[in-house]
Amino acid sequence: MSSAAKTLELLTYFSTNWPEIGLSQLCKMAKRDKATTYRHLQALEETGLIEQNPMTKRYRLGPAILQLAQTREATVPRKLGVQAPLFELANATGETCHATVLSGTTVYELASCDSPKHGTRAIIDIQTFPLHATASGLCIVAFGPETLMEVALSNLHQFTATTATTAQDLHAAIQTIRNTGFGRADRSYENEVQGLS
Amino acid sequence: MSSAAKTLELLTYFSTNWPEIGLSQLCKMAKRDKATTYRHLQALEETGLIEQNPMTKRYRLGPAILQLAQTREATVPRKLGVQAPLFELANATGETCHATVLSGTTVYELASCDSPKHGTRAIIDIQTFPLHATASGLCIVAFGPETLMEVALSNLHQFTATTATTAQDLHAAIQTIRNTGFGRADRSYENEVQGLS
DNA sequence: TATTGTCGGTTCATATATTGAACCATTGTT
DNA sequence: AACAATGGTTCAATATATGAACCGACAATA
Repeated sequence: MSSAAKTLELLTYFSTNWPEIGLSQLCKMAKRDKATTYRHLQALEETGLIEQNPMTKRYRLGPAILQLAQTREATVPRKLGVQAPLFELANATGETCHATVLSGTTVYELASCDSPKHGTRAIIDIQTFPLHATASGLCIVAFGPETLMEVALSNLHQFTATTATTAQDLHAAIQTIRNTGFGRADRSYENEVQGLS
Repeated sequence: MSSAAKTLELLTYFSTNWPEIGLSQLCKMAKRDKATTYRHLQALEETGLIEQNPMTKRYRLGPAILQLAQTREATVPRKLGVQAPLFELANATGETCHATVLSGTTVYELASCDSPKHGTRAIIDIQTFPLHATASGLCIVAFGPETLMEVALSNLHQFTATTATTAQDLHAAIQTIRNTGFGRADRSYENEVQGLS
């Protein structure tokens, strides 16, 4: 694993529920050496991707992220084209709908639209989807590039009692999707059921 | 310079006017080797910070940026607290106002508010400000950490005819600001004049 | 107040991971 | 068909990252 990759991986530990992380904590999470992690953090700080809270001495995501996100959104505005039909779909079905997109070997959420019953509005809530435990993920494995299967197999974390945790379960699920043309995920991730053509 | 830092530096070449960059082009810009840059790009792609346009084979900022920006904005919502007073300031003065913030040795724009005459609305236009050529930058050098002076001196790019390009000019400008308590930048960057207390 | 644990940060010899010239396969141009 | 770009790959040489041990500061404990 390259030093750069290790550095970038540190960014993934920052989330909404875990926004500020100290040096030692981050070392435990990433299972790395203190000195190494410290230098990586310094590199990230120099470019503004993270910054250090002067009070707590802990680290958090930096302003450069916003700058990059802005140019990303300005130049690749895929979200805009998706939101309108997603809104209609949510209205027609009465369910919460997600639109996902594959980049590399990761499934990202583009946009989601809440069930109209609870007041319709499109939330922009970007996150990553596990390949093996969501309908979106399974569909992409079923109809997307073949290399994704092994990626999915390499991470079969059990979210609920019905999550596919063995290679057989996963293959069976994929076959079902290929036959029916629809992806179902029954409480395998949260309490969501989704479909993709 | 660490390998991680070199990798992260590549991100800075992506901007709104230059959204997609090919491998060779990027090598010329960063003055690096092709193989090196290629591996760096791969590392960035693995984490989703950039992605490759399948059509043009060129690279652009990836979806992970949005994910990070979201948690950043959710956890450090400094912008919200600033926008209201900025709006009032713009209304009171009739001028376009910016709010800037220092992170590390870089001045970032938090938010800006157009002159009310042209229809008042707050634009969120994040960018970096040169230390030596903007009122915000000069103020921060004048009243902020002392180490910033050498950082400012290391980059005296001439934007306009009145930009301070020598160490003497810069020191003089800083002294004036320290005496008066106000920062002025008369057409040294664009056609903007700004003040900070 | 002495003790202990943890924190962020630093050092330096060791060895591992990075580097870049040269090379290949494709594609578009002249 | 020759040429000049492009994105991508290889492998020896070496520059770079690594981590155990260490430091000073702080907080809790006894």
